[in-house]
Amino acid sequence: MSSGAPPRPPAGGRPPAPPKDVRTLELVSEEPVTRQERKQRTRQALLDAALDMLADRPFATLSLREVAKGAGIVPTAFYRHFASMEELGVALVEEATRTLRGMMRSARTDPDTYQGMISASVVTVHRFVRANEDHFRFLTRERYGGGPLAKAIGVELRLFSGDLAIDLARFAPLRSWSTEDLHMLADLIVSVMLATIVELLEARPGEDEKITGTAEKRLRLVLLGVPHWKSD
Amino acid sequence: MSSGAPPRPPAGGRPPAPPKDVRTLELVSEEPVTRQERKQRTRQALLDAALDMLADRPFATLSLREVAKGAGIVPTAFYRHFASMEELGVALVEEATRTLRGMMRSARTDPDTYQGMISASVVTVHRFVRANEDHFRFLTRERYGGGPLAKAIGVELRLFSGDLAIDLARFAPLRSWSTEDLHMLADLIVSVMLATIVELLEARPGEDEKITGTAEKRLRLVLLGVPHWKSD
DNA sequence: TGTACATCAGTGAACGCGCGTTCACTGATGTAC
DNA sequence: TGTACATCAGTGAACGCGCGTTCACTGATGTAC
Repeated sequence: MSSGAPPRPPAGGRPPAPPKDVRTLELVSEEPVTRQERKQRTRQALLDAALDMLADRPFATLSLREVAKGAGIVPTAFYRHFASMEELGVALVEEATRTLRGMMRSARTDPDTYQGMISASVVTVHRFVRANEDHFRFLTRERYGGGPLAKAIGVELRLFSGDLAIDLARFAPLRSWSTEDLHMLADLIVSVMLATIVELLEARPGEDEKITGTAEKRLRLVLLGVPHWKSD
Repeated sequence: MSSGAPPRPPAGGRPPAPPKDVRTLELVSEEPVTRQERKQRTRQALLDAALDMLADRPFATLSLREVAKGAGIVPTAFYRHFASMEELGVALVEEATRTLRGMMRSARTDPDTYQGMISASVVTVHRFVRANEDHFRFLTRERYGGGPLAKAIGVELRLFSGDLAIDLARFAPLRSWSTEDLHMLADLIVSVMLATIVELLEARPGEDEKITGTAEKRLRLVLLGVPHWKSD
């Protein structure tokens, strides 16, 4: 999703005189055809360019002009895709939360022991974070950044936590828990996972095992308390 | 610390013709005298103005000119106090972490039961957050914002967590724990507290009891697991 | 205590720059016949 | 299939604005004698 190579080839408009006779199969086969497809590609180029730039800065510092430049279009063409930078930000939240929901779905293939659930979940989180670093960096960074994006991400995380509470209710030792306590537990687990995600994003190479190991310990400790829980 | 009233009276320079004969005791008694004192006041006015503006935006979006205006001085006078906005940011981190350390110190008056420790800690956190909302908002917002401030805050939080680990080691059930596991537990508690702080900062009026109640539950659950912990 | 000089926090004009947004445009793609 | 017209993603000039930073300055405060 993120490329790291800032000066991409121009995104939209006429492609620079496509070779009519020399047919390189790979190129020709995925040549864009319709106007709609081309527009969609430019839109995606804008999202990708913004995501790249967010690696070390908050969203609010991005300018429309530099995002357009990153996507290889002129500033005014930006408006063909988004009415404002804020609208682009909302689209980014949607893209990133799609990744988050994918992770949740992937983690739901449940082994039915705690230990199995814990290590499987941590492995899934680790895999998804490494495969979509810029999505997770964006989410964790803007979650606390104030402004409208923070609100949108907060809503999404609450949905996420609610789904987790429902999943937890199916575990035997939790069948008797009140809804409120299940939500408390789900929020606690989400906090631990968020902290782990931030640590992974800040990790230097080779630190991953240490971080995932600690994450497993934290979850084990939390779940150790479950059988002894009395609501009040 | 934060006033909410943006157009403060001018901060530095000559005070506007102090009344020589009509002596209002309160005013005269705290009249600034030395050049040094006046400079210090303007510096503080700059920090306060910046903190006010950070209520709903990340630090990176503040401009030198608006902070100077907020403090009642002309943009160029800013440089008499800080070489750049980043330097002001570092000073803000120092100010805010001083509050954080004050909270830690205040929480250290230890009752020696878990339940006592838990509710006392949550009460302390609640009190400090409500009394210094802008400091905590700044810290939690910039912690994940990327950039040099995030690094400085991260260092401070790690020190904080280290101190907590040392405190925890004095509790009977934790005497036998390895240093590594103590740090794991301390980090876990800090995560829970940070989540609680963020919830308090986003709370609508009247939600405080619910939030502190949930925070206590989370800590109780975590500590319930402690007696059953086996390092691996 | 009085005088002459040094310090320095704050001033105000000026600069070049990147910003978001407007506008009239171009020319390839799409469509109606 | 061929032609004439419509659509619309991307262009490029232009605008007014707030930005960080420079510079020479002012005048109250501080100090040496």
